[in-house]
Amino acid sequence: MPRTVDAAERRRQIAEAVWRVIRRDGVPGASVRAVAREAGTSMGSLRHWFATQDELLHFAMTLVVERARARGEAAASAGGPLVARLLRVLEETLPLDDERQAETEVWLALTARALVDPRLAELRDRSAAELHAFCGDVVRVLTEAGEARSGLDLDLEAERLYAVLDGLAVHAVSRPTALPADRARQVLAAHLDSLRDTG
Amino acid sequence: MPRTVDAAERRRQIAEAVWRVIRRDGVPGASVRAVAREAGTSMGSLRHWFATQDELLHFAMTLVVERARARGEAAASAGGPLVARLLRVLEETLPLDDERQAETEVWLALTARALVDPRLAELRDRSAAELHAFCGDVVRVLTEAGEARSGLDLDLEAERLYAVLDGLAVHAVSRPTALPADRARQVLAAHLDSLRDTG
DNA sequence: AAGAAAGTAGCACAATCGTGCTAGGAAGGG
DNA sequence: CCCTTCCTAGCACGATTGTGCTACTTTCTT
Repeated sequence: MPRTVDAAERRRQIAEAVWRVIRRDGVPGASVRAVAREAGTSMGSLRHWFATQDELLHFAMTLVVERARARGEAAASAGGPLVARLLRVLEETLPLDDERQAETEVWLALTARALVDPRLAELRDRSAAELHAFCGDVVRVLTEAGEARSGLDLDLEAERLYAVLDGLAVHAVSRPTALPADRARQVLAAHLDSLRDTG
Repeated sequence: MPRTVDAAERRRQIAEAVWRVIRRDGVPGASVRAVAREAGTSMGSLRHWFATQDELLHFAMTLVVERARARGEAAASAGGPLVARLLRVLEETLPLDDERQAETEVWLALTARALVDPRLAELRDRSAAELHAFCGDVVRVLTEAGEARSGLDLDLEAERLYAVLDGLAVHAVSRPTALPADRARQVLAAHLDSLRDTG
């Protein structure tokens, strides 16, 4: 057996180079050559790990989704009161620090591109469905725990919460001055609170 | 004086060709040649009206914003009860029919591109500030008309309404099956209703 | 009729793109 | 030692890009 590198790790490093390029120059700037340069490697080597550019972009977005999910699961299994814990999970999708801001920027760029790229669209649909379902879980859990107003339309509230979440993400990432991180967190918390007993 | 065409009309026609291309092939597909072909004209003629590609994209987005604003103003000056009228204005930013869906797709694509294009960013900021301000107006007007709950945090509610609005727009345009037009309208109406007396 | 102005057409050029391809280097098993 | 295999490197090709530029057509004024 010849020299072997950690394939998953190598692909992850390259995907992070993709993020840096996308943040700096947008998706159109993420050419094979630019990514190779950013990753400190050659075109040939890059093509050894990703056969095509589509595969590269697809993997970069997959990693964004997986990271957000991992953070969400970590927050979900942490301690604390129920409502606060749910809030923490939801907050993991907001651009509240540099890392999450980078991910949200990439997410937005690739969501736009997914409008015309079926492969990205499929990935976006899967992750969107997941987050949407989780919003439904939040509303349901709050209701069952007696933490929510009675008479809520569960499906509608899930949809509304999901809209608030992505709306805040878009605004916070595209106009961080108009909507600073703390403010976004505050609005999300207020929304959850509005589902509770005292209207 | 030689032959003269309506310059504004000509530029508008070309901008609409840009939209059609963007909807079909995304912003990356909106090359000068593709737009010229779609507009049924030549590269040279196109360049007579728009010196650079940036100018072309910028104008195409300007037109999206102006159209939405025009529809909003029309809805605002229409008749009917106050709350219903405000709802109609807000609905003008949702992809509720083909025309508005096209505009929302272009809006999303260009919002993403604005992350790395300062000229588009400036335009996006102006229109975002306008819509944000209008959300503030809605909350304020509802309050002054006695149609809103007392004790509302006006700034926060403006932010939340604005988030619901763009969140619904993003979801309706990127996953129309998961969030059909009527459902988006329903959620928005429910949100406005939640600001009213009976929590 | 003639000329000037406005619009149209599209070639030419350099740059950049994604990817097919071959060759060199590195490292562990025999 | 050598040889197999993984990885890296980067040239080459055809296609496409934005834009500079010139030539042609059309139409109104004088």
